[in-house]
Amino acid sequence: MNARGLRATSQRVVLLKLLLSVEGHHHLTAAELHDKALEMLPGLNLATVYRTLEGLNEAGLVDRLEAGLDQTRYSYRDPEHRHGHLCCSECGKVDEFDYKLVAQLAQRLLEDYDFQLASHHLGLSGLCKACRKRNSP
Amino acid sequence: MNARGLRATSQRVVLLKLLLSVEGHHHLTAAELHDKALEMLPGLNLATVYRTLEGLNEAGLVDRLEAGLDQTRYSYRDPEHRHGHLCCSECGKVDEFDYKLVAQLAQRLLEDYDFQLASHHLGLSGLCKACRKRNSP
DNA sequence: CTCAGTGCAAAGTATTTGCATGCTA
DNA sequence: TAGCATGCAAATACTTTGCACTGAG
Repeated sequence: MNARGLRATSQRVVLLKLLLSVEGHHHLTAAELHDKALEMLPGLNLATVYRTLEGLNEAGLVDRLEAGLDQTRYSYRDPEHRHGHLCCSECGKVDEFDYKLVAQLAQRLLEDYDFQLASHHLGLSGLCKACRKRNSP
Repeated sequence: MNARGLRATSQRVVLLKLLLSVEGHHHLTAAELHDKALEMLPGLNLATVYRTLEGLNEAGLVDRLEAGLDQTRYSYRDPEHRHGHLCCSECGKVDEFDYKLVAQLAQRLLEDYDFQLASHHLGLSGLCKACRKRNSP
């Protein structure tokens, strides 16, 4: 599969298709992916979803994002569209932000602290616009 | 307790003391805290540790840090010494970095994305100096 | 005396693993 | 056909919760 030594099983194909599909299908949890995939692949096991995502992640096709608070999310990794993640700790929404900011931060941390930021799957948690407004009336 | 409406139970006092104690006692997991506290408070229950830490966190005395990979860590919150956290995804070590960088990033995200970064307990994961060297010989 | 706080045990939740079977290459 | 991948079920790890009892204020 994609010359990465992965077999093109229907499970793998469906999951990758889901992650590739536009609009709102980015940054999904394993459970969400499992739910959606069940429609096209009845009987698909959640354990398989986890294993498949892990494989795709290792193959560099998928990013794994620790969105805080037991919120591990997965998204297709598009080299053309790198970005940081803004994870709302209240509503769970995941927004994206300019990768330049990530790159800048990564460079500073490397220079000043010898720390190599895991710049793919960088997730920052906080409050999104909507939740911020709701909290401060 | 500290005029925050918390009762000064021995459990609470011991845990806070541990978090306050210098050198290497920062950024501990619930289990680590439980282990250490057991020496001074035999019979202390892990569930109590979790409940206590949650209370102290809500009271603003303790920071909860999602250090990635099932690594929730806690530290005393010193307003005089704010800092960001660099969490090594390989060895689990947690280092600190200048809060200015956090503040700058937080401001940019607020201005550009209306996103309010949870700047206390900001944890970034990546590779620490040692693990980075070990990985690229 | 009262109720927040605790210990204990049991339930959750998210994820991983062992094993026999199935399907891709 | 070989062995990677899957389904199933059970195990893990961490954290939370219900309940009766205890102790701080």
